[in-house]
Amino acid sequence: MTEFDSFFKSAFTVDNVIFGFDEGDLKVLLIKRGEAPYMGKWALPGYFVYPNEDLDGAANRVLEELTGLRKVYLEQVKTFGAVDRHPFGRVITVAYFSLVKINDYKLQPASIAQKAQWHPVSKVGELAFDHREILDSCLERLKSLVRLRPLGFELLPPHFTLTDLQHLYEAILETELDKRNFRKKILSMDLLVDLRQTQEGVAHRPAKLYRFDRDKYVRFQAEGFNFELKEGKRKESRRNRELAPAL
Amino acid sequence: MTEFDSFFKSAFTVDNVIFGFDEGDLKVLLIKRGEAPYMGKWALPGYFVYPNEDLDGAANRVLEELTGLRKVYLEQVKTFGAVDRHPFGRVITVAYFSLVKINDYKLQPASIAQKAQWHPVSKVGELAFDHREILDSCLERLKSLVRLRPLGFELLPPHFTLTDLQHLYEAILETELDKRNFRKKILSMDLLVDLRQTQEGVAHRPAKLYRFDRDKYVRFQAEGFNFELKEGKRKESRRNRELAPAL
DNA sequence: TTTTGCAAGGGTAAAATATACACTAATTTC
DNA sequence: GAAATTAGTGTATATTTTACCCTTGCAAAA
Repeated sequence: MTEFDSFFKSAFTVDNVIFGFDEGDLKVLLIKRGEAPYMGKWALPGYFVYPNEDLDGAANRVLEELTGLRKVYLEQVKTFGAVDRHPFGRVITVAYFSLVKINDYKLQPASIAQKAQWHPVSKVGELAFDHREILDSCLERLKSLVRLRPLGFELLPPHFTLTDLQHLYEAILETELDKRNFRKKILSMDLLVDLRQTQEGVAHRPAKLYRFDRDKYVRFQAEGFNFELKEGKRKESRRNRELAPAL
Repeated sequence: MTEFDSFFKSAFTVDNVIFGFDEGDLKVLLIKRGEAPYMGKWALPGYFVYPNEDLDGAANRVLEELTGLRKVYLEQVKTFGAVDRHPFGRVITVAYFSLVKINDYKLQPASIAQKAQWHPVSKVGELAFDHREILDSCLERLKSLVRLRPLGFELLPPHFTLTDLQHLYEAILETELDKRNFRKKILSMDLLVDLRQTQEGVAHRPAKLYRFDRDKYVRFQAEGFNFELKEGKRKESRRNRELAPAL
């Protein structure tokens, strides 16, 4: 037994706040606990991290076992380690959130998925453990990230209308946006591709469909979040500001 | 032995990136390792988390043992858990950064402090373990936070000049700022108190001294980052934007 | 076939903010 | 008192954000 081995060790887990967007609501996938502690309460999906697995790997595994989805957007948010957060012993948990296209979500083996259910974020009440606090941290992080990077697209199906996109942003930011300004802003970012198709089967004027252009986004990032220089007309954009508005 | 006890457990630690500002440079406090692994290499200060201690507590303890400082700004950044990040076994570490007023830093018991040294961030090379990666994450986080909240003041002595403050922002953001625009912006935020004193003993026109007004900042936050409504003239400020510039 | 309901789609003017830019003022030192 | 050095300041322009409503296209109902 070396000195190293003598240090206190703890169980550690990941918890994954899985966000989806459906029916105009931001939703989160919760699991009803079938065992103590907190039996019968809703909880975030999570599990122990295996010895041969890194943290992102564990979070991805949790996600995949539950939803069958791989390669979705995943972001580490914060680690929770209050001494008494788990009644059975010391457990440190690393909180992640993921963004999934809710239509891609297929119920996995009934045994697992039976107890899983999407909940509108605005209607989630108390959760098991400190999961409510974890959810709140992830929501806050999502809110701030969505203003910095075009994450919204991760939550929408491959084809969507501008109104869909606006509703998504409104749901995440918990605010109302002006339709004309929203469209102007989004289209000016030149991240959308007009699919030259329209909605079908709606009882009103059908909307145009767009898709997100991931390649353009990559360029967008590489240029330090500047707009592209189009036709040499637009000068360097304010995106690279001397000082950000809030300093 | 319960099922709970049978799960894999790991050692876990905190590492603390302690930032200071001195001589126009952003600095970080590093420790020269006196033991294997990575003996003789520079490393971030860190230690195991005790069983009765939460994560913030551990980070604060590490900071206090090294610098004697309490109640400094501390922010959890990210958790690192690559399977092989520690050659002796599985160790998960939670990375924090702290902002200290470098003049307050007093060498603690020589036994500890002997090996500690401030390094300009721009001159830090390879570090032990994955500490270089941790440092980079913390730097990046600091850069983005400093644009959202007035953190800079945590790094300056209680009284400072506008030029000091500008140099600090330039060091953190790794950019040059326009003097007039910087002053306009900072003063318009109404977070500084003019101390009606000037520098002494400088071989040029002495600068006015200011201090940060923490109370005003609290109000500033509470109002959702709006400017105060002064004399009813200024309307709601753009700080609450419909959509942030980068979306 | 006409009417009605409904969401889509689009532009402009005003306000706020950010940027670029250069000289005078105050102090110490020589 | 001249030189050196940093502090301190204002304005004009460019860009961005905001507020604000009517016409269009489709389907369903009349």
